[in-house]
Amino acid sequence: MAEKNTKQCILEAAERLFALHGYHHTSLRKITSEARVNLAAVNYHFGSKKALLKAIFECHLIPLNQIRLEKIKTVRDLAHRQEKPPQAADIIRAFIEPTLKYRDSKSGSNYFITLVGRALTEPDDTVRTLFLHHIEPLGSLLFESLKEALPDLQPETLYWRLQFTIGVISHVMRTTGKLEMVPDHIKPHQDADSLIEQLVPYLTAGLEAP
Amino acid sequence: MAEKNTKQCILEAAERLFALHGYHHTSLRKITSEARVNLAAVNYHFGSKKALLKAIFECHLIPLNQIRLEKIKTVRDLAHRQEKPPQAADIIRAFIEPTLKYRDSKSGSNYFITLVGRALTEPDDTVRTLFLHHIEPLGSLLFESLKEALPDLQPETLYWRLQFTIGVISHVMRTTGKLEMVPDHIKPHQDADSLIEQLVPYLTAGLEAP
DNA sequence: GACTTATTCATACATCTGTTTTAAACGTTT
DNA sequence: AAACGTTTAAAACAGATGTATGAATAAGTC
Repeated sequence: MAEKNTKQCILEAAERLFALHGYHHTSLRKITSEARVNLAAVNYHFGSKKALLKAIFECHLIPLNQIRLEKIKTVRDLAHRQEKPPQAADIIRAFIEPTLKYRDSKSGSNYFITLVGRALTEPDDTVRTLFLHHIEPLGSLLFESLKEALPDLQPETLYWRLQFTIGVISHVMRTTGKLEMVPDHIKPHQDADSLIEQLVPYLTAGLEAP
Repeated sequence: MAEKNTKQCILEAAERLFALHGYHHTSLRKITSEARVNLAAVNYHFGSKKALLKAIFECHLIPLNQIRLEKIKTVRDLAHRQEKPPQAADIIRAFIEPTLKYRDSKSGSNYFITLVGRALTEPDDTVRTLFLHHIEPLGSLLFESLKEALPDLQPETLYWRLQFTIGVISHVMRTTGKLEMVPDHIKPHQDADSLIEQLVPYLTAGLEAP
C-alpha cells in the first residue's frame, strides 16, 4: 500500500505520528519507517522536517478554515439581514461542526484534527507559530461575531470566554480515542455528532453566563 | 544564589523549564546550567530525569491535592448537613481557587501550576501517567460531588462536561503570561482573583446548561 | 590530627537527532 | 536511445541527549 505515492505516504505517516506523539517527539526515521520509504525521501520531497509540517498544515488547514469562515459569515449575514444579533449557539456550531466532522470527510485526515488540537500545547514555537498564522483571521471573526451576539459582555470578559472556549475545543480535539479518568460503567460516545450535541449547549451556556 | 542548596536549585530550575518548555524539550544540561550546578548532580541527587520529575510532582501535588480535597469535601459536607444538594458553583470554586492561588502561596512554586497544566498534553506517557496517578482521587470526588449537585444530568453528559471543565482549567493553567490572539486594545487581567471571577460563572453555566 | 562519608567536578559513553552526500536503480517522456 | 525526475540504499556528518565513571574536594566524625 505504500508504493503508490511516496510523497503522500510520508504525509499520512507524519500526520499520524505528529498527532499521536507531537512534532518534536516524532523523528524522521519513525516517519519514513512507518511510511516504508527511504529516510532521504523527506528531505528530497519537502526540504526539511519543518517544511513537512508546513505542508501538512497547508494541505488541511486552508480548506478547513475556508469552510469555517464561510459558515460563520453565513450565520452573521443571515442575522444582519434580519436586523437581529446572531445567536451565540449558531456561531459556536458553525465553528465546531466542520472541525469535528473533518475526520470523516472525504478529503479529511483521521489524525489532522488531533494534530491541530496539539498545536497550542507544543513546547516550542515551530508548531504554534505556524498554527497561529493560519488561525488568526478565524479568531478575529469569531471575536467580532460573538461581540455582536453578546453585546452586553465586557470586552475583557468576552476575550476570556473565547479563550475558555478554545480550551474546551482543543482539549476535545486532542483526546481522541484515549479517554482518561472515565468513571466505571460509562462508555461515552465519541463520534462527531454526539460530541457536537454535548459541546454546543455547554459552550453556549458558558458564553451567555450571567 | 545557587550555592545554598544544590538539590533545591535543581528542583526550582527544573520546575521552571519543565513548565515553560515541557518535560521532553528540557534537557538536563539546560537544567543544571540554569541551576548553576554540575550535570551529574541530577543523577546523584535524584537518580534520573524521570525521578526528578517525580520529586517535583510529589513535592507540590500532594499538599495541593490535600487542600483541594478538603475544600471540596467541606462544601459537600456542609450541603449534606443542610440536607440540600451542593451548589456546582461552590464545588468549582473549591477546586480552582487553591489551584490558581497556589502560585502566590508561601510554599507554592511560580511555575508548577503551568507544569500541571501541561501534564495532560505532553507527548509521551511519562508525565501524563505520573499526573493521572496523583489526580485520580480528586477526579472521582469531583465527579461524585457534581453528580449530587446536578442530579438531573445523564452520567455521560456529566462526564463530558467534567472533561470540558478540565479542558478549560488546564488551558488557563498553561497560558500564563504569554497570552495569544489578544484583540488590540484589550489588556486582560491575569491575576488569580480576576481569573477566578471569570472562570466560576463560565464553568458553572456550562455545567448547569439545559 | 586521621578517617569516613557526602558531594562536586570534568569527562566519556552510547544512542538518537536532522541533514547531507554518494551511488546506483527505476519509470516516464522526449 | 537518451534525458529526466524519482526512489532506494548505505553511510556519514555534527550536534544533542540521558547516563555512568572516577578522581577531586568538602563536610562530618572519631
